[in-house]
This record gives sequence, C-alpha cells and structure tokens, in this order.
Amino acid sequence: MNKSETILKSSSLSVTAGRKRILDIFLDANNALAHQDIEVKCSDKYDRVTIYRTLQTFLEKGIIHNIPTTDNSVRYALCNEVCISSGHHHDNHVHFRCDNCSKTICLDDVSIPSVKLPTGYSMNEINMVVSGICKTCKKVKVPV
Amino acid sequence: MNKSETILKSSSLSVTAGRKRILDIFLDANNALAHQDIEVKCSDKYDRVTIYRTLQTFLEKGIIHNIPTTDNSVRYALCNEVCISSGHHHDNHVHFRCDNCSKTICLDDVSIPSVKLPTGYSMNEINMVVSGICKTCKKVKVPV
DNA sequence: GTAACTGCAAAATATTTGCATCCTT
DNA sequence: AAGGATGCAAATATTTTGCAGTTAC
Repeated sequence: MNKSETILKSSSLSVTAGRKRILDIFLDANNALAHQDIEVKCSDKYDRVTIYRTLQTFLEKGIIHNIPTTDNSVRYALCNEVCISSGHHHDNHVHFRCDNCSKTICLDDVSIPSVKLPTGYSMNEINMVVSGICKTCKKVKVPV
Repeated sequence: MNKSETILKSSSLSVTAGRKRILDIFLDANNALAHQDIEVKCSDKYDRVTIYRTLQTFLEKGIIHNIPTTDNSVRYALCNEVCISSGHHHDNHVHFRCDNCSKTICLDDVSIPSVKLPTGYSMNEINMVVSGICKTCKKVKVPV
C-alpha cells in the first residue's frame, strides 16, 4: 500500500484511481498547485469536474489546504501529518510566492508570528503570504 | 472639486463619471469590495467591462490595493494617502475577514509583524489576512 | 448490493477582446 | 482635434449542477 492510499484510507475516503492520481501529483510537487496545474497534468485522464470535486473533498478532509492569492487562482498544497490527523485545520506556516517563477511554496519552518487584534475582534485563522524572489531564482541571478 | 476628483487628478487619470462613481463607492464603503459588490451597486449605470477596466486602472495607479482570498473572489480596498502618493505600493497593514458577516476590512492600525525568511529568499511584499469574528458581529452575540 | 464516485452534457457565471462611438482635456 | 474611456457584442474561460453509468467496499 503506497502513500496516497494510506492517506486516503486514514481520511476514510474510498480509494479510487482518480484520487490516488491527484494525491500523487501533490506528493510529487514541491510547490503549491492551482486547479489548472492539476488539470494540465491529468485532464487527459480525468474530467475537469472530477478534479473540482476531488479538490473540494480533499479540502474538507484536511488533506490539502488552500493558499490565498490576489489573482483569483487559489492554490492548494498538502497538509503535514499533524494537520491531516486533526479534524480542525490549523496550518501555521508562512507561504512564499516567487515573483519570478510564480511558484508558491510552503515555508514549513517559518511560523506565522502572532498579532494583536483591536478590542472586540476574535481570531480564528491567520494566513500569511510573502512574495519575493525564491532561492532557486536567486541563484540564477535574475535581472530585477 | 470633491474627493474622488482630487484622487483621480493626482493619479493623472482623466475624470469620468464612471471612475468618480466607482471611487465614491469605495470612499463610502467601510469594508473591502469584490468586483461583484461594485457591480451590484452600479451595473445599472455602468457596464461590467468598464468596472473590470476601472479596477485594473485603479490597481495600477495604486489607488486601491487587493486583498487575497481563498475563494477566488479577490477584494479591493482604498489605499491610504501615503500609499497613493508613492509610486511603489507598500501596504503594511493586516486585513480581517469576518467568518460571520463575510466582510473584509483593513486594520489600518495593525501592522504586519516581520518574519525571517530562510537563507536565499528575498522579500518584496507581505500579505496577512486574519479571519474570525468582527467587532460588530461579536456584539450581536452570534452562535458559534 | 449499495453507496459513493465519475463522466458527460449543459447551464450558469466570470473574464477578456475588438471595435465603433463618445467624452475629456 | 486627439487620445483615451466606454458600451456592446462576442469569444473565451471558469465553475456548478443533474443525471446516468461505473466502481469501491
């Protein structure tokens, strides 16, 4: 039993070829994926509607989390073990979006600093996305 | 000369009825607006395409800034004076999205804490969105 | 066998583009 | 008068929904 199957079963989802495939794509990816990225990687094999529904299911089960963007192209990334096992979803890491290669990644080691809200506000979740130049692009010495 | 005209002129944009109207909507609003919010408020008067183009123009001129969301409905809010006058856009405040009323607001007084990125990454902008229950909804004692 | 998942078709919605006309400066 | 802004039509893209057939357990 491979990793994707294990994850699906521990989320009490039935194991289907489509779900395994999409989960494998996430497991292989080293960056967050937009719906379209997934579509490109497997639209020949699975219907677009299935991808929508699968992503929705994964989100609800906490297998993936979504990362906000300013361009109407929400991205998704795998949650870590802790996150998956707990019912409530509480990612606490910073996300990074590279202005050069447009990749979005989870900075698992960088946790979101706390902020003090004004009186009267109560906090549920925090999202933090930093944009700039990533490690890989910096090496290549991109012209700014 | 009213406020919207002043803003348009100082951004070297020609003053048209549509732009003034949309800018006034922002000036009146106490929360961030999605494209659709604006459409609802003036689609009878101005074409949807015009709204798209106007928002794009305002963004480019730094009159408004956009706030990322996880649901493909980017929201826009007025920038403050400093932000408008400077060519480069550097909002540094936290945004708040209420889980109850769904309104998104700028917490102008809460600045984004700094984070230390891993070696090799350089930072350009930071976005921080906190979700929870806002002041107004809390008063009404919403059931959680 | 049954409930859940998937594909297909189609509807609904959102966004972009081209072009002719109108308005601002 | 000239350049830019707008409206309209239409192309394109995205997301949702219903239903019938298929698959996992």
